[in-house]
Amino acid sequence: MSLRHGLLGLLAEGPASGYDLARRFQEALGTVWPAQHPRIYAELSRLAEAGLIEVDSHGPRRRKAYRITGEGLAEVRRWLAEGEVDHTFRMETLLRAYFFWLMEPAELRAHLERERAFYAETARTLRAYARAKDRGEWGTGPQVRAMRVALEAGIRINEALASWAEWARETDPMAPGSPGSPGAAASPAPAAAPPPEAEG
Amino acid sequence: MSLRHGLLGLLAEGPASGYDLARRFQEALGTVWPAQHPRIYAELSRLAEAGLIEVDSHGPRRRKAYRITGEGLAEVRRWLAEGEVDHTFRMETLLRAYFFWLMEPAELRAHLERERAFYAETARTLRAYARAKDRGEWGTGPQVRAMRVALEAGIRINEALASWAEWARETDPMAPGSPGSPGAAASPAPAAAPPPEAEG
DNA sequence: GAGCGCATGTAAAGGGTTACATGATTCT
DNA sequence: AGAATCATGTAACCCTTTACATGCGCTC
Repeated sequence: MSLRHGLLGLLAEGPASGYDLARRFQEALGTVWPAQHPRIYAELSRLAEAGLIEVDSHGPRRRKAYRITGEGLAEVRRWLAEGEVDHTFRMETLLRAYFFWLMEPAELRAHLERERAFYAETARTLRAYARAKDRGEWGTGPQVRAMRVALEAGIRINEALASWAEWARETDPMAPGSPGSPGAAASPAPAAAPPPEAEG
Repeated sequence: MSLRHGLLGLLAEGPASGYDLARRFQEALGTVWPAQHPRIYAELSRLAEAGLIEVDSHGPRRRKAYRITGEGLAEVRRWLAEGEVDHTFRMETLLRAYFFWLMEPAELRAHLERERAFYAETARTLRAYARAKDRGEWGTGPQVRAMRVALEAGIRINEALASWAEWARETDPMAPGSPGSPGAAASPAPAAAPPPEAEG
């Protein structure tokens, strides 16, 4: 679980309210770490209870800003230093790829083209952001430079996936005529290996 | 939620027990879609109840193999065709990158080197698998070709991340001397923007 | 017959999403 | 005055993980 540390990390930049944090999670970390406001408010309560953050100020519309404590800052730093990184990356795109053999070739080609377009466009958008940061439009502080590094990872992953989708479409791995491919729209065949002997 | 469809997809290849599916989820889909056996058994019960799968056979040690039904096969295909792909990729590596500015430069360099090594090694392993498949060591059926395509995505993502980690380490974005970097082990400073007025 | 690996589950606790609810302030 | 937006939360449901529990079959 890293929402806890994500919140601490954002609060290390300065005080913020649950609403602020929800917005920043959505904008900055939306694709790598989605978080909805109910979870965020709940987690903030827990963090406050644990003394890792504390109420900084009360604002206009019951706004309540939190501030990270020394303990909290130590905890993020401990988390970052400790090093045990979870390397799983949950990606539906990749899960689906395992089941491409169940798709009609035409459908698959269309799907891969949509995927390619999506990742290429995302990479393009991120690259524009990166260039803006490189021009110093967002300042040159350490946070901005860290974000630039994160951005670079996003760019490279999206580019990799775009080029993968293109490669897959060109390779046409499930093309009709290839051995074992589902005959073009002909039979919605059972597809299973050992044919069932009898029902029940 | 795609565990449901993941199970249906695997069962489309042929009958399997919960135990088999847990093992295959771990081995084939472990990094992209982790799933533990309790969830798998629970989901199999639900799928059976919904008529998407049914008991195929009973084996030695209370083993219970399931088989996909026509309805189940239609459901996976519907899922694959429908197209609404969730493009979020939860990656701790990327989340951490946003907080690199909180790390000591030396620590960060060490971290990036560990990450680089990990992704490079993973890519290497996957590439070896891919070559084996290309030599036809696992057959040439549609499932194998689909897996080859998925494998290619894994290779490209891991290569992208390895090259990113190397780039980041060489760029040395949080190097001492750069404006605003945490002075080498000097002050465990508050780091926050607006300094708190008073305690409590 | 001891131990290992196969095989299936339950229980508890926590994480995450969606829907619902509400109040306060600003803008038009 | 009405609408939009800021802001915080509760409730219900589902997903996920970890720990616990148990029994069968094979191998040594």
